[in-house]
Amino acid sequence: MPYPAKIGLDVILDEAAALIEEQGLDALSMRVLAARLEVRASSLYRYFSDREQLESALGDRAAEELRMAMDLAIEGKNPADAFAAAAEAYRAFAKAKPGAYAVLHRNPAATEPRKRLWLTVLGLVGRLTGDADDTSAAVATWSYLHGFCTLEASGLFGASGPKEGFRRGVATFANGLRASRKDH
Amino acid sequence: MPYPAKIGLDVILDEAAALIEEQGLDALSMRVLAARLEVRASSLYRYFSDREQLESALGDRAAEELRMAMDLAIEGKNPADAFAAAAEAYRAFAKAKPGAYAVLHRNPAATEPRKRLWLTVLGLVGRLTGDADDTSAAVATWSYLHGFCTLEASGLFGASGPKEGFRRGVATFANGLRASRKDH
DNA sequence: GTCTATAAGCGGATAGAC
DNA sequence: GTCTATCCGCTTATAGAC
Repeated sequence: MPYPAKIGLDVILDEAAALIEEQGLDALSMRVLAARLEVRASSLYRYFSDREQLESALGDRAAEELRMAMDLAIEGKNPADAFAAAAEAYRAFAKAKPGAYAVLHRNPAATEPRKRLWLTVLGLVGRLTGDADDTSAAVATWSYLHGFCTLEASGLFGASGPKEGFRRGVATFANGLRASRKDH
Repeated sequence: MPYPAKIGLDVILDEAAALIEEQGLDALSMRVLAARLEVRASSLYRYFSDREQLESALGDRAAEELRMAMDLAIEGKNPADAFAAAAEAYRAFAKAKPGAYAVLHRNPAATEPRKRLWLTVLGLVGRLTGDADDTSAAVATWSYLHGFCTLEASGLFGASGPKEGFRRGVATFANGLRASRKDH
């Protein structure tokens, strides 16, 4: 066998995921990725027809990871505690895996993993507002979490850092959303 | 005069600003910019030592524009109305000038225009909470606005759009911050 | 101050041999 | 399935002529 299979979908994605955490998403190229796999760049095209497909797969994977982290944090908690815990889990993921977090937002395609992630946010918010399909509240919550994590990652908060800004915003949001319940 | 001056700092920045609005920030290159100015790329280096300096200048300009738009929206309003109006102005700027909004966040350097923009946000929030230097509240507010605008620009809200998510978040924030006043 | 010419590098992607 | 070889595009940036 002159040319046995050295790589596969999972191995490629594992290595790509490691690469973007170590070097940043911009450092991802077919050449560099192939080098890390000890393979020629052209070999990768047997598994992904182009770079975009590779990135999309990476994004789906990141969406699954983030959703699982949030679901784990939520488990067994009351609505208010679940909201705060999920928010912390979201921020922790963005901080621990900036590459995965970035690639997750690269492609706007509504793939299954991304839809499931959205449903988690929707459910989280719904338990707080009493409206299981409260799109506007979920949009606002997601915006807040995403904005904070983006600014934190890009260093735009400056040397002084965000201080207690994260918890402040989460608490403000949680209180405000709970207050918008129609029942009680 | 075989080589009269054809360009200058302002002309270059004007053209660069137009370019990033028309083609996106990624389309900005010394070559393309020079071509639009009917000049060779090397000529640009007489005015900007490198691309980063050009981008930084563009970012400062964008920060000034955004700050002015917010200040104008705030003028003569009470704290609550000013907060809502400034938020709308922020979103409007990000929508109308996505290129400027993007380049503003490219460089984390705390230049004067960026500091002034931050002070505007800090003042806006301070009038609501009663604490003139409420960093955590300003961080949270900025995060929300930035997150929403980023998600909106990248198309991640999907076909259904953000619905009334923007106003919902602004109102939730404004109420929550006002409720955190120590006086009254 | 703008020009030509060029260095030196990066990237995505493909054809065809083995 | 991986390889070699290659095409073709792009970028920032500099040296030196005019």
